[in-house]
Amino acid sequence: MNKKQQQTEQTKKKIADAARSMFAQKGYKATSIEDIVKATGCSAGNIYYHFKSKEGLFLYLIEDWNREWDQTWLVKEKQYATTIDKLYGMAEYLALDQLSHPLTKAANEFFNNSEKAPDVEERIHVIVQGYIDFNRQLLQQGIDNQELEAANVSGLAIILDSLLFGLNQHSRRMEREETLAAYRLAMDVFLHGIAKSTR
Amino acid sequence: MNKKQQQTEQTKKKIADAARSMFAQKGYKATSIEDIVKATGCSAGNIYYHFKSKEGLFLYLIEDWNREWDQTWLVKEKQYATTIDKLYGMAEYLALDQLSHPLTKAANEFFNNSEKAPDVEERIHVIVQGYIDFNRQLLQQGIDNQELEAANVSGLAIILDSLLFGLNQHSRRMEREETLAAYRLAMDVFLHGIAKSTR
DNA sequence: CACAATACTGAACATTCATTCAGTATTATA
DNA sequence: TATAATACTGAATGAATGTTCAGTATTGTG
Repeated sequence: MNKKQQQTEQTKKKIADAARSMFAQKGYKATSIEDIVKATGCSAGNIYYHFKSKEGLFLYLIEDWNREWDQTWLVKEKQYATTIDKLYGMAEYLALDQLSHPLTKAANEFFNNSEKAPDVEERIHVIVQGYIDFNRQLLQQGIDNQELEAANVSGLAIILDSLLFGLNQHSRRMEREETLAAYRLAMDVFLHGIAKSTR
Repeated sequence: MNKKQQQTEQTKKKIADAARSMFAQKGYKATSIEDIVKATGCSAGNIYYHFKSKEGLFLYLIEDWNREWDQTWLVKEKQYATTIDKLYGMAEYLALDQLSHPLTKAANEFFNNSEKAPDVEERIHVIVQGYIDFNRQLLQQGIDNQELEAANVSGLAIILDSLLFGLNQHSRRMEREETLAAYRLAMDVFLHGIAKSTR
């Protein structure tokens, strides 16, 4: 690898790391390019040399995070025998992961602001759709092997995403054990419901 | 009542209505005073004559909305015989409501954003806790009258809020019928789960 | 070495936006 | 009617900030 390429990679990482940390601390809007300039020691222009925009930088961080999740899950998935175990495993992972990734706070703020350029909306849509597809595949698997009721899989995938997304909001005000318990309970409910007389 | 008092009341309502609509549509930060000026036809100065600040205006709307929700629900609740019916009724109401629930999104954004004065933080926290308490009471009722499994009510109240909050995120990209179906399905799952073999 | 490509600088630009305030219009009061 | 109180205007302010760009430094290449 070139010294140039090496330099670029290093700088990009430096900016990404600082930005991630700032976004996590202060949120998306409250983090200015100036903040990242101060944190990295490199110029504003340099940030724009490596990333198209503030939005682009943030999306890069989210997508990077997702890539990491995919990789981790690919390994983690193998240790679970059933789909139900996988669901609990996923819930546990998300509960613990989110504790170390307060970036979700900024992500939520970012996703909730509506005035985005069409290409940004598109990237967000792809990201969200990725979560849904992931859920759908997992649920379909559970239906195929008779663990789950055959049902509206697409709808359930959205329900599951909603549940996890919403829970993430609340978990930010929870301790580790409380968060874990909440995620477990969420999966209990998702799987068995709360009504007294079952079908 | 005075013509002055009448005028004040009318203007305040006009500003509040426009602001509520804008905040619900665009979110808190993305809505500017200028937007409200355009929507109402009155001046920026006038908005500041009637409301202390943008923050103050927003908090006024949230608290106003809570009062209204309490009132509406008090009436609406009576038409449902069982707790389960109430849950479906609430889900339907939230699915169809075009204004109040989107405001929760703005409220969430508002709460998550950069540092607020302690009194503002406190006011928002009370509001969020109010939603949880509402859920808890509803669920406790269902447990008391044998409709729901006796369980960790506080935890379930958070699960329910998570589910509804997360679903609201998705419903932004849905049509009316799709939204209704999603909320109904969410309640189905919340009540009965998706696992094949029930307890 | 010469020239091109890449990496980077940082001041300047352009825009957004909450808030203020001096001043005007309208209404109440005595 | 005179004056005080209230309702309102809208331009100005000032601060924050994403983005650009002309220019410089460093590295690759032939």
